[in-house]
Amino acid sequence: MTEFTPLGIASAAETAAKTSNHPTSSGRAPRVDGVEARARLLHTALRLFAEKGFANTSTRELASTAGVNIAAISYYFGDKAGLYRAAYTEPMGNSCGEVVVFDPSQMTLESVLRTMLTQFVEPLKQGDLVQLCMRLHFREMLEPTGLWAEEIDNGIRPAHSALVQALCMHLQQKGQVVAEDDDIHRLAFSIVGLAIHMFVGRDIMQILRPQLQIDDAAIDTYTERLLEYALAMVASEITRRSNVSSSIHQKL
Amino acid sequence: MTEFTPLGIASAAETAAKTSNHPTSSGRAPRVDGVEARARLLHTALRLFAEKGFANTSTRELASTAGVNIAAISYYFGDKAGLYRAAYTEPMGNSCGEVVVFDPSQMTLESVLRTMLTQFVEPLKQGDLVQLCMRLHFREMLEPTGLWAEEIDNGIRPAHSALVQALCMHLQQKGQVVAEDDDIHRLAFSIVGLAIHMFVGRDIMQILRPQLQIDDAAIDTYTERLLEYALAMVASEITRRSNVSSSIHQKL
DNA sequence: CTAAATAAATCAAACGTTTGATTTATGTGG
DNA sequence: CCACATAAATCAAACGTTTGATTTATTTAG
Repeated sequence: MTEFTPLGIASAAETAAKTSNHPTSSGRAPRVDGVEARARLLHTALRLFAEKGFANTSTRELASTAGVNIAAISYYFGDKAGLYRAAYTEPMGNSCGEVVVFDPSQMTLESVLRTMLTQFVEPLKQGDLVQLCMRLHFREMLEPTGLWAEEIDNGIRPAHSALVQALCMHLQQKGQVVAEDDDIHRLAFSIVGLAIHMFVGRDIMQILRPQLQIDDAAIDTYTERLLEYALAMVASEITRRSNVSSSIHQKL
Repeated sequence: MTEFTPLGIASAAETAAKTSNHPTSSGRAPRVDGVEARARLLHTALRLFAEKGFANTSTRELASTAGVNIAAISYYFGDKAGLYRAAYTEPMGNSCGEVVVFDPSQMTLESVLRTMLTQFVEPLKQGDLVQLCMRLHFREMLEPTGLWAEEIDNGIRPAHSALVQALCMHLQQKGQVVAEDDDIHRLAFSIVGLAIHMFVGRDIMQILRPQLQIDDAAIDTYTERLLEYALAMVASEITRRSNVSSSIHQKL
């Protein structure tokens, strides 16, 4: 952490290699108490890193909270940054970020949007674990360490492209499919922004109107409203485009 | 930082007192190079804290980057937390968070929403300084230190209430003003969420569609679209309410 | 001349990491 | 089936560094 590299993940490759190699390097199978300790450490890391950030979480606190020795960190994950990377990347913690890409041509716009919004909001209804995972990902947005960049390419970009494609398909005028442009991208970003704000503005809602996210039913209702908002936004964009196009025709 | 208090701002009151008292405590006027050093330190703190967070920014780096001695921090601000508090709170840095509360009864819904969205998005068009300020505020959302709680009460709550009030006023059916309910609050949150997402999703947009925020004109166009989206959402909510109410009448 | 301001030196505490020794579980040859 | 050998895992202690804060001495402006 001497330079501006926010975390010591500049050496991500070798850290990852170290992580995978140190245990189970030889012919013998890993011990059962070992994988348990590793899992405990990983879960604790997810929680503490999400709650207090990377720099504010000490390795000693991580180890003591997890109930393992400090040396277990370097033993299983190379170093603190490796543990962070694991907590961020590994399947258990990664299940929330996965976005199922669907086929827009086979669905109505409403079902596309409903699918997208529902699976986006789903983590809010699950336990603390997935929520901590979301929190950790939000931290990455403020202090990118490279993991965040990967996620954009692997998860966000395809999802955004799918939404843009679906919007293009349903925004066609007079049977003519429209090509993607800035307005469609703005629309896609804004629709996703509706769902994003349920995470970002969560604490504020908790203070100003706590019942809006009090339980699963409330979140379902919220999702329904978001769907209506999204459809209204799309409809608004359709009329705007027809107005613009007609005004152009008028000019000619 | 022994307990869970994320920052050492539990003693905020005495720190603030110390901050204001240490210089200019005696009869003599403060020296000109002193206030310059103080301002440099404050500006540097805003930048570094916003870019790298509180824990990741050391007092030595702050002092050396600002071109002052380390002791200047305790001299002018008591301690590191006091400097953070000053960078977050002081007028120069605070100008961005201020939300002008308007009178909804005198304006159309469109002008209310335009005013709100425009002044919300305004910081995006200003220089780095205001943007760093926004970044610092977003950090507070993830790691509340008390300053954030203050801002909710003093800035966000009244703005949200004003928007809710304006929506109630314009959602009236058959001349009857509606009282605020969950749906109106959801609508208010979602409209604000449109603008919020321009900050939160900024980095992603920069990668997936950079031209959307390339310059002031692009941001103005984006704001116009957001306004149309917001109006469409309001219209959608109006029709939804009329449908619900008519279906109730149908039932009776 | 005096007080404000700077500079350098110093402090204890906390940090991440490494070490070497020890304990425990596992696979295997007898 | 059992003891032995060995890898896997645990552990306390100490490392060197960096942290925030303080002290002391010097310089500078009013």
